[in-house]
Amino acid sequence: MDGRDLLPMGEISRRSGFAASAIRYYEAEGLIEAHRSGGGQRRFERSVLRRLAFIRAASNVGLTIEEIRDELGRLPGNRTPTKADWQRISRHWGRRLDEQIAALQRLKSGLDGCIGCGCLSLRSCAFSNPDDVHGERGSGARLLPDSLRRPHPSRR
Amino acid sequence: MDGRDLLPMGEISRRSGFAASAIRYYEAEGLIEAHRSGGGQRRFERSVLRRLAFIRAASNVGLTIEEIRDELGRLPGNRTPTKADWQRISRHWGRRLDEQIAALQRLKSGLDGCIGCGCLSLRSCAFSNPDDVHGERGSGARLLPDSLRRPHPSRR
DNA sequence: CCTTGAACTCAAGTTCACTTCAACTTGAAC
DNA sequence: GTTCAAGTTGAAGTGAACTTGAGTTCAAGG
Repeated sequence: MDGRDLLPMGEISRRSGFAASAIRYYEAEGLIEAHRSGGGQRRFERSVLRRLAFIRAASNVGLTIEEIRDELGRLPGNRTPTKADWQRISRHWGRRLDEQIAALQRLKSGLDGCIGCGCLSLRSCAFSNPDDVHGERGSGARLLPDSLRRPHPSRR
Repeated sequence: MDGRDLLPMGEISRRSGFAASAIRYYEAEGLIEAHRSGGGQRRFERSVLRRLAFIRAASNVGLTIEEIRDELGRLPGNRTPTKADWQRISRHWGRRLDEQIAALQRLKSGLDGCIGCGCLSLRSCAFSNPDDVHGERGSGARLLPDSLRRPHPSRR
């Protein structure tokens, strides 16, 4: 576990599918670590590839960099997730996805109910009601969770 | 339809749930219009409340400002959407939501299949595979559509 | 008239997750 | 020893959708 063959930037980038700049960014943010060659170039352990896979997966599920850092932080050292780690995390993500799906379905069923009504009433229409739906006040089921409100450009 | 009682900024803001700054922004972006008082303050027609409801709904569905402007642009003048308009638009949004839901479900079923495997293989794991899933190349069903990749802070 | 809160404008700032740029250095191959 | 792709840094830029701030003016009540 400290075996030879450390990978250079280009290799990691190619294999992980992340741009080199993104990888440097993740290092700066403390999500991954790198050794350095004599001349200061990064040399990555193989396990970094798994961490990057993890990062991509988490990011697809909608976690922020900060949340990913937390999640990774709970894995001691820079160890590769064990089966148990992965199960815990999977459940976490699964719940997250369930919420997102449910939110979209609420929105959709509201839409179906609305089709043709032409209402868009500020008081009763689920779509246009700014805060909450159907009288559930406070932190009740919101139409869309904050985690699903808007995308951003990103790569490709 | 040009009747008296125009509403001032605060009223519109309170009733629509949008911050005044957001409303000014929408006006600047051409999504809504405003008359001016003698002293240069905005006076909104009541129909603007409907437009704003529309904007919130569209934005919840994930449309960008530009898309919303297009959609609104198809309604002649500043008229309130008719039943037919609303049906057309609803169908458009419905498809959009279906896509988003399907994408999340693909992600989730990939996750379920993965639970406990501990793999996160760069080659085969649906979660960490950077580009496409299950060999569908090109523009086939992506794990997540671009429209669902990331939220942004926004209000509240 | 005076006060007060609501509104105004315009420029600049915010957030997130990166990318791009300019100017330079490394290191593997020939 | 030369070459040149690959790597380095730090700073600045990107894009969407707003928000914030500074400094000023409006409008309604007393």
